[in-house]
Amino acid sequence: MASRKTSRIIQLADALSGRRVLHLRDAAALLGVSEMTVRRDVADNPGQFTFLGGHIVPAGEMDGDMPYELAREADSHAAAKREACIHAAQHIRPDETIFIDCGTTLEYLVDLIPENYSITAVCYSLNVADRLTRKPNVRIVMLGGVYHPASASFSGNSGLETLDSLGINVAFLSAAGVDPGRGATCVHFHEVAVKQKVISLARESHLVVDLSKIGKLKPAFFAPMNVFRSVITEDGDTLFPAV
Amino acid sequence: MASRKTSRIIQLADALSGRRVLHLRDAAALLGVSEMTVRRDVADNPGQFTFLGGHIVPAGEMDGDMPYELAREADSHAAAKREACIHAAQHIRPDETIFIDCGTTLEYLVDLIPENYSITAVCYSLNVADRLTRKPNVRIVMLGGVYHPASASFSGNSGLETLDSLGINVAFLSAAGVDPGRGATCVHFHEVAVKQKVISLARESHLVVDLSKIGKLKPAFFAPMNVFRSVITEDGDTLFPAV
DNA sequence: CAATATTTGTGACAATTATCACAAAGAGTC
DNA sequence: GACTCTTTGTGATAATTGTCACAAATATTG
Repeated sequence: MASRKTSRIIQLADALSGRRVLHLRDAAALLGVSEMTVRRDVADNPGQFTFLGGHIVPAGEMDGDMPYELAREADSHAAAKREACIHAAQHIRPDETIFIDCGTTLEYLVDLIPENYSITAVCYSLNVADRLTRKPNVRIVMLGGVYHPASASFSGNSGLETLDSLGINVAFLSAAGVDPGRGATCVHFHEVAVKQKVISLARESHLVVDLSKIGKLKPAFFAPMNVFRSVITEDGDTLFPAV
Repeated sequence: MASRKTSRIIQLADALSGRRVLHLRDAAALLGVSEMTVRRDVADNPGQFTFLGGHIVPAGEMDGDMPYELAREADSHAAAKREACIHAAQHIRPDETIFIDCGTTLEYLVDLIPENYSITAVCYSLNVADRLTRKPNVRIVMLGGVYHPASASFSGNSGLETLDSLGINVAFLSAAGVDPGRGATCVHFHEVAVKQKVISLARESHLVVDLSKIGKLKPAFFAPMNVFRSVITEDGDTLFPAV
């Protein structure tokens, strides 16, 4: 049952497990088949390999492995998001516990955590968690649950219960839409429970969005504006009257 | 002294810190210069960037990505591990729920889940979860908790409690040592609670290890051999008498 | 301000990679 | 063996990427 094709895939993965990339030419030579066949093998296993230039790379080197929604949005407003996070990072203090919402925006915040700060970061999405692992002094707490590909995040009761045992100093929330009257909204309903519970538990919550989100209304409402200590955009903090 | 050139290099590095690759076209647009200039910038900083196909990639991120321990072990016995997983994959049946332990070994099992199988996979490590996201028909359940860099996994009470609400058909366990008399052991104590609870809940448990693990004894004991339906190595399944 | 160096953009061309259609080879069935 | 179906290889062609020389623009210096 191990067809010739599967055995080649295994050989490929094997060869690639050491190296970072493998040129099509070498792969063909290694497997003793034509380059065309290798192309087809790779194309048939988009979960495992991708092409980059003339090279085969493990899927994941490209952004092709990111959930579609995230990957698409990744570029747009990247500069604005980064700017917003630079301002948001001012609210991170050493030895405290912060919550980092899902989405692409707050990925930049992770990069901006000072290397020498020993903090605890609570998150519930894969992309944020992944980035946090590059910060040696950050203790990471992950809220588990069922995976939602669209936002690369998890949700479930146990994740919510975990929150009860945490003391969160500062929560950084993201949103897909900010309507001045209605408040903050997102696209995926499963995020709502997490966001709301975090807001209710955290000592202070900040909404971090780029200006393109202002004025938009998305399906899932999760908070009125007055629960946030500030709304942080690329233009800086907009303070709200304390509640 | 911050020449225009250096400032572009910084911007480039910045943009690349998010994505893994950046297409020349996008880089040029982002920096507001011609593609030729970007080419020269990249060529002048061989320590920082490389070209791969039409894309810019960070130069030497061979191991900076994975937790050190995992990265180092990743190569050794890779072929054996993959072989073992090929045998293990025989125990995956459609529409069932499986548990996948942490470590590098079982990453290969993820790749071997048939694309058309709708299964639920329970895991508690980042590397396994990451790989699972490439399987569109797999529902992923993540056990959360505090992150342990050495094994890229999470542990905590809430994760254990999540297990109570799950029905696991087949559990695939990994181990760092298998002593015929003493049983299965691992390196990190925090894994023990998860492994033990999974074994007690799953309908059948299999231990998947390459032969190099046999005869070794590691600090954290988690199960005697007779709890496993089989021990799966690159040589195939070794059945145990049902308990 | 000129004179000189450095940086940048452009277009032409070479090299490489991607895609496709179709033929050849092999595997499985009766 | 004759039939089908699948897999693989080949060559032509399109699209993309890489390289280079040279002109234009910008910075630097005295």
